[in-house]
Amino acid sequence: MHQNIRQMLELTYSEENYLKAIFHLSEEGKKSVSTNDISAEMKTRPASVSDMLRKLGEKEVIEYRKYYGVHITEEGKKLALQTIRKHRLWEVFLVEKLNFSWDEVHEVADELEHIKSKILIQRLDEYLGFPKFDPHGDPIPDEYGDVRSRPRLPLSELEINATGQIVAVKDSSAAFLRYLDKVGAYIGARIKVMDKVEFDGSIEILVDNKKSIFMSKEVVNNILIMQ
Amino acid sequence: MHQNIRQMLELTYSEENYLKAIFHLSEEGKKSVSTNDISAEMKTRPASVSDMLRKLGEKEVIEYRKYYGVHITEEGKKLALQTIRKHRLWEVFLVEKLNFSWDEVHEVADELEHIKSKILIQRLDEYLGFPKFDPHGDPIPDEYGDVRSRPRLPLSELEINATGQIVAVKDSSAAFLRYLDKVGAYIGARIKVMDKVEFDGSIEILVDNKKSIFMSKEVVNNILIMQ
DNA sequence: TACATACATTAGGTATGACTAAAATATGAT
DNA sequence: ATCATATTTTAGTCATACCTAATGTATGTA
Repeated sequence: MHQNIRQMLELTYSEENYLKAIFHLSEEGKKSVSTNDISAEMKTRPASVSDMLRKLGEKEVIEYRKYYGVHITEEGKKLALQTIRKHRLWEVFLVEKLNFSWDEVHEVADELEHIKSKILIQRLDEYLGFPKFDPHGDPIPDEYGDVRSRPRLPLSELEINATGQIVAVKDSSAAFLRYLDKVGAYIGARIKVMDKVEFDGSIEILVDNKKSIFMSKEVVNNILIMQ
Repeated sequence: MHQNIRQMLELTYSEENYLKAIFHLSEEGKKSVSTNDISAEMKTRPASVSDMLRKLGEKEVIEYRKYYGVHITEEGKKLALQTIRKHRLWEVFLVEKLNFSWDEVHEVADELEHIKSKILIQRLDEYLGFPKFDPHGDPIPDEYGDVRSRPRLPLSELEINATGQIVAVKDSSAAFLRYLDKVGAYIGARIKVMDKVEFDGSIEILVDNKKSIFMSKEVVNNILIMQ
């Protein structure tokens, strides 16, 4: 079932980063991912992206048709999910064990995710108690790349008086996460929608049945809820 | 006192590895370290070493006189000790928290030691309880590069009936460490010399006042004792 | 349909870090 | 003091991963 018959192919540090970016961009509903999109995401020039796409195409982790963008292959998805698994496990470690705040973990996890040892990740997973979600509420793929994601919807779609629990954030930039910390919102917080302002899309919510906070449309769109 | 006035210079992954190797080779009492020594240690060709020495010389972490080997500078020592600090802290983590055996940690720590985040290492250190020695008994430099090493001598120099405690091993190859595990020797074990065989240099020791084991000259030379 | 413009690729260059082969230097033995 | 040998360095190559500048392709608008 889950065994790899052929040798898992090795990607360089850089190839791994590109593949992860392509995977994330693919997730956003787009059929194919453009060179410019990847260039923006990776902060490299489009010419560099073209180079890399050729290489990733040859390794068959993406399907690459010149001038028409790329599709990630099944093999590519598997590899990207392994990297994402490592990244999110390290994030859990940094927050749970080393007391990093959730806006500090990205950069460090971006380095740690490239450590190759398989046994390291297995034991880290075990040590952390096989967590299913990272500190931002994103699901952690298992060692076969399977993801159990929770059904979730943007906070903006909740009606007045509806309740739910914050399970994830879309934008996990340090600035946004620091804002959430400041107002007292966190992954797992139980919330209730008290009021919705049609005019500007802002809402008022009650956190953990005690604290009332106002959130702008921009913030509301970036918070995901499980009901 | 310990503040760095000028910007700490950045070394690449590879430069860091060479510098660490040069530091270790310097420790072995030699005045200067030869290109061939480094080549053997790093498993690269002498020509590649010459290239690297030029670069490290330009960055002033070593003093490089063509054809006469290299000396590590004070700046170089500082940087090497930072890498060694990271390596040994990660080894403690792997053994204490993730249940790695002490012969499995080297490779993984060799990757982890290059993660750059300073705050990561500070918090890891704290999380581990500011350990002073790694699982092989080697001292962990503090964040200023200071090392508190214990006075220690080779097991071979103990007289009959002398007692001591195993504090470190010289050779930390996986094969040697597995052998020690098998016979029940470990860092911290209290030992007593029961007999010394002049003929072949082997000895008989009592471990923790209960288990008697025989060790060949080769093994005895690789074990360090604190009395 | 033609073409301007946005987008993507190729060509050629740079730095790192490895290699082989050839040349230069040091050193020990006679 | 000379010379053979061992050691080290230089010269030239290759692969990765980036860059700029030039060129090629697709697409929507007139």
